[in-house]
Amino acid sequence: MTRRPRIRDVAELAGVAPSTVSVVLNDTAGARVAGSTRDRVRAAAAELGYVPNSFARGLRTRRSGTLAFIGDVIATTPYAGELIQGAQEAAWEAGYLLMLVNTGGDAQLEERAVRALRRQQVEGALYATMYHRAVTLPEVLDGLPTVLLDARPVSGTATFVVPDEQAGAEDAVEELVRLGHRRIAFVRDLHDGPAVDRRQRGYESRLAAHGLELDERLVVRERSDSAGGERAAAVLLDAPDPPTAVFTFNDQMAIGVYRAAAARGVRIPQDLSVIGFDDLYVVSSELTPGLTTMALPHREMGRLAARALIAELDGGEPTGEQLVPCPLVRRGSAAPPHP
Amino acid sequence: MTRRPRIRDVAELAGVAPSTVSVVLNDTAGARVAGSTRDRVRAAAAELGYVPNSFARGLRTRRSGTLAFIGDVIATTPYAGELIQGAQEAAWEAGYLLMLVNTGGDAQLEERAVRALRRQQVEGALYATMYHRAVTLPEVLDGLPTVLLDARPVSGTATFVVPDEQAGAEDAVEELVRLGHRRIAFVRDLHDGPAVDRRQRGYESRLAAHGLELDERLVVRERSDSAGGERAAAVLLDAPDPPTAVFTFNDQMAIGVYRAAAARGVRIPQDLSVIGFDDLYVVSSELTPGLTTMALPHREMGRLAARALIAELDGGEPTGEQLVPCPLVRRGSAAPPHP
DNA sequence: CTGAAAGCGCTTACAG
DNA sequence: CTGAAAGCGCTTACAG
Repeated sequence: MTRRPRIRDVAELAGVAPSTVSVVLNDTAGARVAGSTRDRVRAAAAELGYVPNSFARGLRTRRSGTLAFIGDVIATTPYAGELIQGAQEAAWEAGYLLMLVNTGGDAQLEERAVRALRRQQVEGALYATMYHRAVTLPEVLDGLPTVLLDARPVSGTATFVVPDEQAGAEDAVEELVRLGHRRIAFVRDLHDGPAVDRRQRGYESRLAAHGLELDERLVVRERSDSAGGERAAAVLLDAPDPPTAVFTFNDQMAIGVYRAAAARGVRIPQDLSVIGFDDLYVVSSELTPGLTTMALPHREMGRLAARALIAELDGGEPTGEQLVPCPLVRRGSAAPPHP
Repeated sequence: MTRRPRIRDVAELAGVAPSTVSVVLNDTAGARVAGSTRDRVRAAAAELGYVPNSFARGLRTRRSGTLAFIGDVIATTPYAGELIQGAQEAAWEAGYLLMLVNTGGDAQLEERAVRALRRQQVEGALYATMYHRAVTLPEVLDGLPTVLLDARPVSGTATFVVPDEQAGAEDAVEELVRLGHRRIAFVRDLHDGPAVDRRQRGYESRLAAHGLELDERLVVRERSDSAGGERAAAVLLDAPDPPTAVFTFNDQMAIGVYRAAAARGVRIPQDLSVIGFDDLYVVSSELTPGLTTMALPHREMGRLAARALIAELDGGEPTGEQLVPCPLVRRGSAAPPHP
C-alpha cells in the first residue's frame, strides 16, 4: 500500500508552496490566488487523489468535524435506528461525522466512553435515551456542548429534544371527539413518567376543552404491554357503561385491546374505536384493521437535536425544551360510534 | 472554558519531561521508568484531568482508533440498530470507536461520505446493507480494509458476514418433521435473492434428507408482505390436499398465514403449524399464538464483522464468507399435526 | 499574488 | 533511568 499523498506532494506537482495548496483547497476567505494557480492546484490534487489529513488539520484548527452520539441502549427498539439516522443526516448536512457509542446504561462504561470520545476531540455530544425520561448528565460531559435526545435533564439549562406528548394526546382525543365519541377511555401505564404523565394531561385537557366530564373509571392503569392492554380493555368492555373509544398509552397496549375486543365479538372500529401511540414499526400497520395512532417522530427528533447542537457550536445559546409534534396516522381503527 | 491540559502541563507538574509522561501513560513496552516517577506522573495526570489528544497522537502513530460503519439505510428496519450495536460493542471491546454514516443508497453521497471518513483516518470499514444481498464495493474504498455486513460481494475476496440462511431453513423443516409433519409448504418471495434462494435450498434439502418428496404445489411464490402471505395461504388451505405445516420466507408472510387460517376456522397450531423467519421485533411475540420462527442474528453479525475487520487490521488475512447461525425461537405456532 | 516559518500536541528513536 | 530533539501533516499570520 503506497503512502497517501501529502499536501507537499500536491504542492510540488503544482509547482507552488504547501500553504498555497491549503489556501486553494480550503477556499480560505480573503486569500487572493490567481485563477490559473487555483486550477493547477486542484488538478494536481485530483491527479494524486489527495485527501487532507483531518488529524493534522484538527491539530491546528482545534476542530475535528465530529459529534458524539451517546446512547444508553442503541438497539433493542426499532426506534433507536431512526434516532441515530436522523442525527447522522443532520450532522452530515452540516459537515459533521457522528461517532457512536452505546453505554448499555452502565455508568462506568459511560465515563470511559466519554473519555474516549473527548480524546477523539468530538466537538459536541448528543445524549440519547431510548424512551422519554429524566436523566442527569454524567460529570465527564462537563464543558462539552451537549444536547439531550428523547430525554429531559433533571436539572440545568441544557437543550433537550422530546416528543410533544401532551399535544399528541390532545390530537388523539380531538380526533375521537370529532368522530362523535363522548365516552373515551385512556389505558395507561402503571407507573408515572414524563411520557405517560403528559399524555394523560393531554387526554384530560382535551376532554375538558370539549366540556366532557372526566370519568375516573375510564382511566385504567395496567402494564404497558399487550397483556396489560388486554386486561384493561376487559375491565372497560365488561363494565355496565363501556366506552365507545379507547386511547392507549402505546401501540402494544392497543394490541391487547384488539384481543379483548375480538374475544367479546366487539368489532373495531364499528363497535369500538382505538387510537394508539408510538406507531410501532410493522405492528400498527399489520393489525386488522390497521391501527390509527400517534407517531413518535424519532427521525425528526434526531435531526432537530443534531441541528440544535450544531447551532450551539456556532455560538448559539442553549434553547431548553424543544418539542417535536407527534403526527396522527389514520389507519382505520377509529370511526364514528354507533348512532 | 479553560484550555485542556497538554502533556507538557502534566510533565511540569510531575517534574519530568513530556516524553516520560508519554512513556508512562502509554505503558510503552521496554521503557524503564522508576516506580516513584510513574506514580508522580499518574498523579499529575489525574489531578489535571489530562486526556491525551488523539489527533496529535494519531499524526505520529498513523493510527486513529476509529472504524467506519457505512450503511445504505440505517433505520427503516428495526434490525439496523442491532447490526450497529453489535459492531459498536465489538469495536469498543478492542479499543475502537465507530464513525457512522448513512448513504441512503446514493452512490454520490456514498463517495463523499467515504472520502470524509478517510480524511478522518478510519482504519477500516464495515459496509452494511439492511438485508442480505449482493453488492459491489465502491472504488473509493480501495485500499481500506473492509468487511461486508449482511451483504455478499459480487466479486472479490473480501470478508463478508451473512446469516446462515440455508441452515436456518433446514432447522425449521427439521423441527416440523420432528413434530410429525409430512406435508410442509414453503411460502416464499416472488423474486430470487441470496436469502430466499438459500432458504428454499435448505427447505428442499431437508425434505430430501427425510425422504420426503418435493411437491411443487406446496411451494408458493407471493409478495413478501402479510397480504402476500395471506394470498399464498389461501391457495394452500383451499387446495384438496392442504399442508399441515407452513414455513414462510419471513414473519410478515406468516402474519398473513395467520389471517388466512383465522378466516377459515383453521386453528394454529392445532390444525396448522407455522414457522416464520426473521424474528421481527414485537410482531412474532405479539401474534396469538406467538410465532415460532428462525431469528436473524443481527447483533451477533455486527459483532462478528467488527471482530473480523479488527483481525485484518492486526495483520490477518480476509476470511471470505462467515456464516452466522439463525437460532430457532419456539413460541407456540408449531405443534404435532392431527393424528 | 505567493512563499517561508512557526506551531498545534503528541511519540519515538537516540543520547547520556 | 530520564531528557532533548525531530517530525507526523496540516494552517495561519506574516513578509515580500
